[in-house]
This record gives sequence, C-alpha cells and structure tokens, in this order.
Amino acid sequence: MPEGPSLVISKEALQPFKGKKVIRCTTTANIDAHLFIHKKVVDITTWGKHLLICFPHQTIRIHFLLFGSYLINDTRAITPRLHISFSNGFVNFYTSSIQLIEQPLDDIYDWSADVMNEQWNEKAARKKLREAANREIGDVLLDQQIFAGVGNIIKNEVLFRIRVHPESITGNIPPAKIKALLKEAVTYSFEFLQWKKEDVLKKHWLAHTKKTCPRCHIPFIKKYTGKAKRRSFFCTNCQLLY
DNA sequence: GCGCATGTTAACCA
DNA sequence: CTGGTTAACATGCG
Repeated sequence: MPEGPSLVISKEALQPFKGKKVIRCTTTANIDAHLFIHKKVVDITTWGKHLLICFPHQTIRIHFLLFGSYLINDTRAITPRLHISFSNGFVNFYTSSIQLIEQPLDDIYDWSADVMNEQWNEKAARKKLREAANREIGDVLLDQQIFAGVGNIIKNEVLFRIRVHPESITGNIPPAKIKALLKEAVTYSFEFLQWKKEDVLKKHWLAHTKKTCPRCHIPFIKKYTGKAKRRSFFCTNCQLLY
C-alpha cells in the first residue's frame, strides 16, 4: 500500500464518493467524526503518500504508514480506524494514521514536490537537490519534501536503473546523472502504478529484495544505508559511488 | 513461528 | 537547541 503510486490507486478507487454527502462516519482516531456528517466531499486527492478527503472547510488526511489498508463496500473483522458511508457505498480504513487538516491544502502542501502530480516540477526538485548537496542520495530520494511519494522500493529501483550507488553524496553526482535521476523518479513511479494495477509489480523488480545483479550477475549488496537506515540493494560493479 | 518490512512520529538521551 | 537513537504503532508474509 504505502508508496505514492498505491495512493493514486486508492484515490481513483474512491472517486465515486466525490461530491457525495457523508451519511455516517465513525473513527477511533482522535478527531470528531461528527464534523463530517451531512458534509459533502468536495475532492479526493493525494500528495505523495497522503490520501486527502476534502470537505469545504476541513480535510481528512489518511496515511497508511507500513500496514494501512482500506476496503470499499467491504468490511473486515477488526474495527476500522475510519469508516465513512455515503448514499452509494462506504469505505473503511484500517491501521492508518488519520489526521484532521484545518488549513487550506495549498498552504501546507508543495504540489510540485509530488512525483505523481501534474504540478511536479523538475526544476524545483533540482534546486532542492543543490541544497541537499552533502546528503546521501538514498536519503534524498526518500525525502518527502523533495520526492513526495517515493518510498524504499522506488528508491532502490531508480538508483539501479540510473546506475548510481545509494551512498553517493548528492553534490558529487554529475549533472547528467542528476537529470536521469529526476526523470527516472517520475518514469518509474508511473511504471510502478501500471504494474501495481496489473498485479505484476514484484515481477518487475530488478533490484529491490534481489540477490543478484541482473546486469553483472554478481551478488547484490544488501545494506541499511544513510540516516534513514533503510534497506538498499545495489551492485558495486555497475552502480557508481560518487 | 520468528523476524522483518513499501513509513512516520514522538520520546528519549548525550 | 541539536543531532542521533529508540520505541511505538500493528499487520502480513516468507
């Protein structure tokens, strides 16, 4: 569930509820479910890994973290963290982080940072990369203020595709590689989206969880890298350390 | 049956 | 105040 493309899938699945009024709402999160009764959903959108259910004056922010899930017109045995019913169906969110947003979304979200958003702005990202010059590129790819929606799978796949070692210092990476990085972060995210929809995502992994480099046929290194200490799978032969 | 993982935040500590 | 580490959350899979 958790990476950006999966959030896009959830957003698309929930579109039938856009424009509908809430009939029933219950939550175990620390927000007042009554705020939304009889209110109309004016939009359902995403920013990175955030799913945003927008009402005229408030927004419910759902973050699936590692284990979150949702069901539409279906229920599991455990109590949902959030349930919302409409005249045309209902949705249940499980084990998710639910927050209430009171500010206008444009005040708090930089839409140009979201790799899945049509407002994604490569130039803005390149500027942020210059400011991140002394950080490891593996950490930088996971930075939601720069690459909102990118998660650990996308990180590993993008770095393998552009042949860059995850522990490379961002400022040392040549401009042509930075250009490739910016392109591939978006391209791979949309391929991820398509493969996820077709339920063939894992089949297309070249690096993530893999034991051997498909190019060099030598063993991948598995290492918890960077300040994020997230799993990196990489080939020390074909992924250059800058 | 154990250990771990597509994530984030808060608490804690030096 | 800062930076770093750890815990917490809670589920499913190999």
